[in-house]
Amino acid sequence: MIKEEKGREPKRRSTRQRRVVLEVLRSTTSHPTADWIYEQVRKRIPNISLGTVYRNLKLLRDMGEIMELDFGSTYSRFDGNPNPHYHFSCMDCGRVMDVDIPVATELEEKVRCRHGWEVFSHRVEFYGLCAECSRRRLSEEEAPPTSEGQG
Amino acid sequence: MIKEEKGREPKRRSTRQRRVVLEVLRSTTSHPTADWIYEQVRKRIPNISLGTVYRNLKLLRDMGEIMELDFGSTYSRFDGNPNPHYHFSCMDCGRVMDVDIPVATELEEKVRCRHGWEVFSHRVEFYGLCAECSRRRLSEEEAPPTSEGQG
DNA sequence: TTAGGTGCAAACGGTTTGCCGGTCA
DNA sequence: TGACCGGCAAACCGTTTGCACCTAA
Repeated sequence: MIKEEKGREPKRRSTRQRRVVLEVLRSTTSHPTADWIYEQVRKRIPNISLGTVYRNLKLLRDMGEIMELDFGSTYSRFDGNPNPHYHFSCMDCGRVMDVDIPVATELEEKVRCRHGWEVFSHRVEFYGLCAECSRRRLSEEEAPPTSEGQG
Repeated sequence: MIKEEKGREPKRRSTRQRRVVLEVLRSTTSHPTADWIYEQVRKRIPNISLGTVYRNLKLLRDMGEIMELDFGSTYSRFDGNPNPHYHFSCMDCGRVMDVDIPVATELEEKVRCRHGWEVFSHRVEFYGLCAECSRRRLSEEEAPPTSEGQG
């Protein structure tokens, strides 16, 4: 879900911990886990805690400095349709819907040509606003829901 | 990772629990969580346990009857490159690598036209074998690693 | 008859969070 | 000085698993 930015973000300080987390992540082309990053950072800041690494990773992600590769939530969703198709995830209401456009198998061929990897399948997720949420946003712009935090 | 199918799968029984889990999932176009499925199934089998729902979901997924929408593992990976790009995940060694093909923004336009949703971004993951693992597989075919379970 | 499945509850494990003392601006 | 941040450890919570009993084939 999109987080409503009512109370604007606090000013971010530059701390050693945050800097090193970012440097570690920028210095590799692998896509490491939080735990691996923690181990690397510890070589330079031995007493850093795992919680701090997590906090800074989330922060850096929110600041647009890095990308998190997950599925947006901690739990799985299941789909009764086992045939290849794409999904759309509404960033407001969180619903996941099937996308009715043809599967772009030519992308797999492109990857094969470019990198020489065997590609068996691919997956695509789109992110945005569904019709209902898009409409609701517009109507809320005309008549703001509350006056809090609008100063 | 691909699971090596050494000891072949056991014969699957048809149980009421498994049947109802599948029916519930087939009867909706939403993409429910295990917990939601559990609640629905409980309306028909009140004393079914959550563990059984999970076991059957994994089983049905392995049987190709349903799809699981997760990121393949329980933990996040992080990417020091915040610019839009695709990823390739090797099903053997588990490494995640950047894909160097152009981002297909025209897909977002297709979704917009087809469904009328606002699309802000999309994500693509490819699955297959990287060059090293692909090569290793071939050499193992010529000279099988062990003789266990080959009968 | 028996391999496979279920219910139950405890364990697992990646991630988050509350508390309090430390630090950057 | 005070908002922000870090270390620590406990809590969280979706998921997995061990065990004893049950059941489809």
